Amino acid sequence: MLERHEIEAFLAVAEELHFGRAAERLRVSTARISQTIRKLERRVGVPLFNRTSRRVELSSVGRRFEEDLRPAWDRVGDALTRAVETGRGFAGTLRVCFTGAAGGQLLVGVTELFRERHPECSVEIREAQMAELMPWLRDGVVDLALATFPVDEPSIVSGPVLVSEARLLAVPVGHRFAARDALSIEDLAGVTLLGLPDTLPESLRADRTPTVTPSGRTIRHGRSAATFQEMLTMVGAGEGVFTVGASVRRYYTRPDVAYVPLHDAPPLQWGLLWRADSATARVRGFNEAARELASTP
Amino acid sequence: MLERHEIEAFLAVAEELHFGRAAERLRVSTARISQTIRKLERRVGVPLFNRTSRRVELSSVGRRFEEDLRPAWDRVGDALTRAVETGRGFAGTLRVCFTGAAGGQLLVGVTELFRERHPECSVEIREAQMAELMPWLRDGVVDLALATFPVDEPSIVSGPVLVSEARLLAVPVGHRFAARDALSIEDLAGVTLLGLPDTLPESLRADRTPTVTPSGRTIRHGRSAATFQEMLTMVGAGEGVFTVGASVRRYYTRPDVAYVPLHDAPPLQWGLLWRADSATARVRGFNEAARELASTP
DNA sequence: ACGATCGTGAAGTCACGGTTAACGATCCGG
DNA sequence: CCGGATCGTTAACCGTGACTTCACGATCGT
Repeated sequence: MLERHEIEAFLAVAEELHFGRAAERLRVSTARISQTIRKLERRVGVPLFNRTSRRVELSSVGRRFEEDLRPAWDRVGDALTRAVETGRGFAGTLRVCFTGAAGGQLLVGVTELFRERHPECSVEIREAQMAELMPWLRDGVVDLALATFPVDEPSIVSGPVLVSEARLLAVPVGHRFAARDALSIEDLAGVTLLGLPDTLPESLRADRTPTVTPSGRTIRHGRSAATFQEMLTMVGAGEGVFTVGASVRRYYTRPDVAYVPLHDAPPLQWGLLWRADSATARVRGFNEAARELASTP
Repeated sequence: MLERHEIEAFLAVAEELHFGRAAERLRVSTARISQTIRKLERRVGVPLFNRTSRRVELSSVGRRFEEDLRPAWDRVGDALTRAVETGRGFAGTLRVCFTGAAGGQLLVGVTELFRERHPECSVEIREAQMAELMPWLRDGVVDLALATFPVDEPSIVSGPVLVSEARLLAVPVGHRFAARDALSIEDLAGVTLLGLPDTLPESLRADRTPTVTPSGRTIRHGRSAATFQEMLTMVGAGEGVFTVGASVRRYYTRPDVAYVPLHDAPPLQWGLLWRADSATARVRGFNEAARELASTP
């Protein structure tokens, strides 16, 4: 029987008529698409695409295969969507998680508003460690996550920005930067930046741990931390520095870490994330509440 | 999106209403079914089955999910079947492989008859090494394989028995058995039996390399060989013995190996194998030719 | 109360879905 | 007609998650 990745590879190539673009859309390498299509063709016994290195077109068998397969596969998707929809009406539980810092605080307000409107839906709020965020979303452990942007992942949707806050640099108290009133991004060229867990999206890691300053000077990278507390401990121990949002000043005051404003850094943006195929009534409702709360301070 | 194994696990449990039987049908462990269903339920957000350790029944969401999913998934299967059918009309190529010994000889006759009837279909015959047999069938490298029975694999179909031949024991020429006129299966208790590649089906390996004699005495097992020639070389080198069909006397005569009849062993049976989802017109036609040739010697 | 049956959870293993890199073919502009 | 650009294919290697095994607790019948 056909594997999901075979079906999606075939349908993507059939639509794009281009291995490279199909690969890009599915977020895999072109080589993988080529291998998958070839295996499929060996099983079917005849080429599904007539192709040179310059042109790709459906063969007659391929065209018929697409006509049969696409609606069938769409219906499989619909079956899941409907199950998720009905399985998650407003009656039930909405599971939301947040990471570190200001997350929890913001959620309290949103949850209050949401509960008021949908008293039949119970809301569970949990803290996720940085490394757990994406796995939890992917595996359905939670329906929504409050996190920092940008998150550019396939099948994960980002809501609007709910909160923007200034960026600070967390440095050891003894560090030469600790006494400064403000720092520039350019100053990062002189320090070691601690890393984020590699389960986090590449887009987010690129934003929080850039490799070069705007003027092109390279930024050194240090070890990665799995949790936010771990990160601060490493900063306190002098292993490196890290950019954080202004709210950590209220929630993570420590004797060994100082927070210095990065005056020319763009603000740190927070918002909700959810699985594209779990955009249920509850999720939409919670988003609505969050948006309103953010727009009417 | 849903993975193939998730879809099949859900549909199997929905039909059997029993994790154990569903697992058995899909040839996986019960634990795997349990894990898969649980993950599915976390994504949907609500149980698909109401279950205790004694009873399993579909929840309302589960019932609806099955109603939507089963026809959709069936249509995916149909799409593949049709592609395979049309991709493999009589016009085209039929790829057949055989393993060792008498295989090739038998196929010559069948192929002649098949070509006579379907001159528009070209036939390619290749030898497969023992270890390659199942992978080739599974991956669609060949459409048909001539091999020894019993082959009890999911999604592989066995045709009727085409040839039966007496079993011989291949032993080193210097071995005490080499001079005997005949041996009994019970004699295997005193020797080391060489093994078959572990890509071959368990059913076949159990038949060719049993672990106990009929009377219950255990049979020692030795190393495994990947090819038939390798097997005979190991026999010649005194590493162990192996049961073969009578036809090897004609095709694999060697100075270092003697073949002694196993008078009380059931005959070795040969027949064709093919993928259940590749039972095309060509495959059926070749089978027909084979059956006729076998029944009218 | 006991054994039998069954689903679940944790821990460990390995096939296979995936990558990277080098390559050969096709087409285009100069 | 050549050099470069684009694209699909292939080989070799790698890490993850689909699997297994094992131990356990729950739920029946007798």
